[in-house]
Amino acid sequence: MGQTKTEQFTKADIELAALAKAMAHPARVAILRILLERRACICGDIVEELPLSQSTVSQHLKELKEAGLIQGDIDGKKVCYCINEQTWKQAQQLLDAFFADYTSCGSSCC
Amino acid sequence: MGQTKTEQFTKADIELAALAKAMAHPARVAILRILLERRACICGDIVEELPLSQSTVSQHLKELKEAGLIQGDIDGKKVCYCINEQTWKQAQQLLDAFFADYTSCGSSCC
DNA sequence: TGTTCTTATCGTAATTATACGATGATAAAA
DNA sequence: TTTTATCATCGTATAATTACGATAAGAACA
Repeated sequence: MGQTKTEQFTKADIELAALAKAMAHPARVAILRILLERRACICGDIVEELPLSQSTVSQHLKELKEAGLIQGDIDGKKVCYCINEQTWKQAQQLLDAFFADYTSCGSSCC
Repeated sequence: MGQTKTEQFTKADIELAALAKAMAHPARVAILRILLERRACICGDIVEELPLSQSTVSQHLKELKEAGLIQGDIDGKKVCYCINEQTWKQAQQLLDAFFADYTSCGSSCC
């Protein structure tokens, strides 16, 4: 997207933005939800759950993997995806801390 | 980004993705953090805190406003920004519920 | 009224994202 | 070995994002 000035921001802000970016597409949210619901690894029939081609889904999986939210391990000729527990909990904490930082400014406000 | 197939997904997934998208840029995270830290409305000198031009910051503010995360009210010739309490808490709940849905798949996993 | 200050919007260029089909790569089955 | 199945990657077209300067819009002040 045009020039990017990412390096000019705080490490924390960049990290949070990267996490948000990984979740910034309905397909990726849907993938995460599928993996959450099945509570186990699921081999590639994620493609059949989504209205996208195999190559497109593979790209989304790659982005989620690069963000660390999921992991994929080879199992024969299939690939086993699941939520990456550690990163997931880190992300949870990160977001939780960010949103919890809010305190109402009450009536002295807009 | 090329074709978009947003309408083919669940309402919940689209909503969460939209929220994530609003936070998917360091500048917007930084803006939110500024508004959080000051614990009050802040009239427009957000621009001076960021390494971006006034027009670019205004664009980011617009996106955050459209996502509902912030609100801006006119105060004389300045504009007063602050976190939108209601939407903020909704977003918090949405994310919290999503991330809390995880249960470890233990050793029967990848 | 005219000027100044503040913010939003317009127009535009560069870069990234999204999506698909086609092709590779690898492992299991025939 | 050949075939089949599964998944990743490449190449490419289209659309969205990001960023900026320039300009418009509005309120406050002279």
